[in-house]
Amino acid sequence: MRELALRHGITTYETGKQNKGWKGLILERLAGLQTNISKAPNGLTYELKSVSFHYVKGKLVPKETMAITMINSKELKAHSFLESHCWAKLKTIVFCAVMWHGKNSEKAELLQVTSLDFAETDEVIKEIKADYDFIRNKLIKKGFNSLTGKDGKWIQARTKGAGHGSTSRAFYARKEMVKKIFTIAK
DNA sequence: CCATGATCATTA
DNA sequence: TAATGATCATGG
Repeated sequence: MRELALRHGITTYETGKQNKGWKGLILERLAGLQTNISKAPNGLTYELKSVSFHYVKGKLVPKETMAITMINSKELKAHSFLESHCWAKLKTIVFCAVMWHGKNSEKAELLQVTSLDFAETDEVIKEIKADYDFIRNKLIKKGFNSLTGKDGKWIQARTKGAGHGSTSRAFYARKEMVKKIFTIAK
């Protein structure tokens, strides 16, 4: 993937600083997309995400949670799960499993690519919706600042700020959620 | 500056 | 290792 990064003019850690999002940007290029910062699905009809995998007890498992989309408190209150960006992105997602080779890694092997179309009636979706509703209710009753990464079984509302004093929040998919997705797609 | 890409750091 | 919170590079 290093080669592809160079060929597409995407910096990895060349400048001495690591671009944490380079793998994701590469994937978007390969899919024929432009890098963009839209909150809507970044493809015409789908959302591309990459997830790092590593070995735990000899098995390949998701290394970390995966960011889904930003949370806008105003929109979260106004929209139900089925109307949310979260669902819009999730239902047409394309997952790319990438091997994790340590921080500032110069390597990145594409392990697996899988696309998945969730149905509104899927059991997992119902549980995810329950999580979304839980988080939404908490926002309404206790406020934006009461949301934490502890909330939710499949998805969580973690902090995700620009890192300069300001903090916002975003929906994240827990590791179990990621595993589940690959299980379903397989 | 902030949103989006996702990883890094800290603690237990 | 797992979980949660904080941070960084990039581009508009």
